[in-house]
Amino acid sequence: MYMPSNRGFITDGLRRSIGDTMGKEYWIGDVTAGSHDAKEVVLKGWVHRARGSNKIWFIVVRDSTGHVQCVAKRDVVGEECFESLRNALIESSVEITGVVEPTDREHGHEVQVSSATVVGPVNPDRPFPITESAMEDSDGGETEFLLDNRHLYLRTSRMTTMLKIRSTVFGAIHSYFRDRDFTEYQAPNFVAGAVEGGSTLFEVPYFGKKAYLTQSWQLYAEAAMPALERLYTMAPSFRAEKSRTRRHLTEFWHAEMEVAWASNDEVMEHGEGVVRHVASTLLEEMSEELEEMGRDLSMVARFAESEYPRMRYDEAIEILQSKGVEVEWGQDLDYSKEKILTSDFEVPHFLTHYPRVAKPFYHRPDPEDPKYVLCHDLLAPEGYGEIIGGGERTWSEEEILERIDEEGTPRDPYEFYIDIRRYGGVPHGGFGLGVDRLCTWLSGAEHIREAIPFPRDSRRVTP
RNA sequence: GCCGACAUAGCUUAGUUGGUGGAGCGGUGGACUGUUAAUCCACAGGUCGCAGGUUCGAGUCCUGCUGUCGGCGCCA
Repeated sequence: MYMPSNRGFITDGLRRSIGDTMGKEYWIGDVTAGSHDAKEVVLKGWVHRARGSNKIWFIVVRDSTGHVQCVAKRDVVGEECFESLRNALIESSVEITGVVEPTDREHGHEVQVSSATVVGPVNPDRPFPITESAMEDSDGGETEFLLDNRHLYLRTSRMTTMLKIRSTVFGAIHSYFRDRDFTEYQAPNFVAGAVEGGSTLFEVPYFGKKAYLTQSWQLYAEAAMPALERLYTMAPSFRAEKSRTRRHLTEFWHAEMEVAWASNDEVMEHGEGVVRHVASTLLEEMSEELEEMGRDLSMVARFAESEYPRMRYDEAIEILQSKGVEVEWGQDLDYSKEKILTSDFEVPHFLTHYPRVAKPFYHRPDPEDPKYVLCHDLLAPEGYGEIIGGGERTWSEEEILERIDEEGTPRDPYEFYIDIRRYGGVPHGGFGLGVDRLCTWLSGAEHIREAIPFPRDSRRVTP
């Protein structure tokens, strides 16, 4: 939803200053909202579409707040101006002065142009390559062409809408944690050891040594847990998985949190809390944008208002077996099984208490039955799959050494991590949330690539 | 790592049994005084991904390579 008060200095009565206007005084969103009716405005933006005759020329101008049609008449603007506007190809940048006229026509408001200049022209030898036909969905996915021209595709309405939704998701996650007295905390991106299996690490040369790009903030967050007690971050994580699916990136944005003294159940409450908070924030601030993306708002409302059921791993196995799926106890649940399991779900579900053998060493074994670990995954419905993974951490020195050794993981890179247990270890836990996955799911997008400006996967690092 | 598809103009694509590659959009020129993906007329634009092979002749058949897309495993 366009909020005039964010930028519209006239509508909300904010005092103007050079700092407020930042090179631009009028916003198209304000024009179409009726804030400047019958007044002269100076619009700065880009040519979205243009058409007309040799006497009258229509230019639909876009800025970050909307579109408006500007009408230039040859006998009003003069020969030179008229010709320069006629020659302004799509995506030329323009500065247009004119009077806002409310009309009954399609866009509701028009600007009667009195003068105009083309700020940054587009050369007809190289017209803007993203055309209507380029955006035709040949098979549901984005074409190679659009991915190659991502830097230009960003300014199309679909991507712009997605970027606004994404910004709101990021803001909502920050506000959720900050409103609950979490401290934002940053971990290094160059690290020496893995969090997950070693095969998915990106190795980088580091002054004659080897370093890796971080897969998670978690281990370093645990180091600060005794200092801050409640902490969170949103930062990129890197995984060298050659995954070719609609939910994987090699560089993704990871919202992670860690809480001292917390149980698995309490951590899950925050997982549910943050996802529901994001969904309700989107409903409040981005309902128009969600509809533009083709998202049914009643679905998002359901995700914001419902409680998320919790199911133990054993229960999930029973359900799968009753559906005739071949699955053995102890197996991790892969996506094909997640998909069958979640096909009947209408809201996200937590899956808890996985077998110890299926999870890495930092998961705490359940004291009531050490075959299991105190962990949880949050599975989004509609086939979107896992968006959160978390749980309680192994927190005593004895137990962490036992878990590391049984896994065959070398102790060396984790000495700092073990130290956290040697000096006043306490129960604690946390989770990691895939922010791009959350954006994909809540906006109803087909592919995670749609939810991030420059997606990275195993085959693409450009542009 | 595995499986499966695809590659023709700037873009989206048609191309029959192997016989001199078409269209729409975009661009250029022109017509048109209210258009909404404007319309109408004309023009330009192609090493049919690359390399071999079969054939009198290959966009089309065969082999290899490259690239891309989709899916699996793994995960957020």
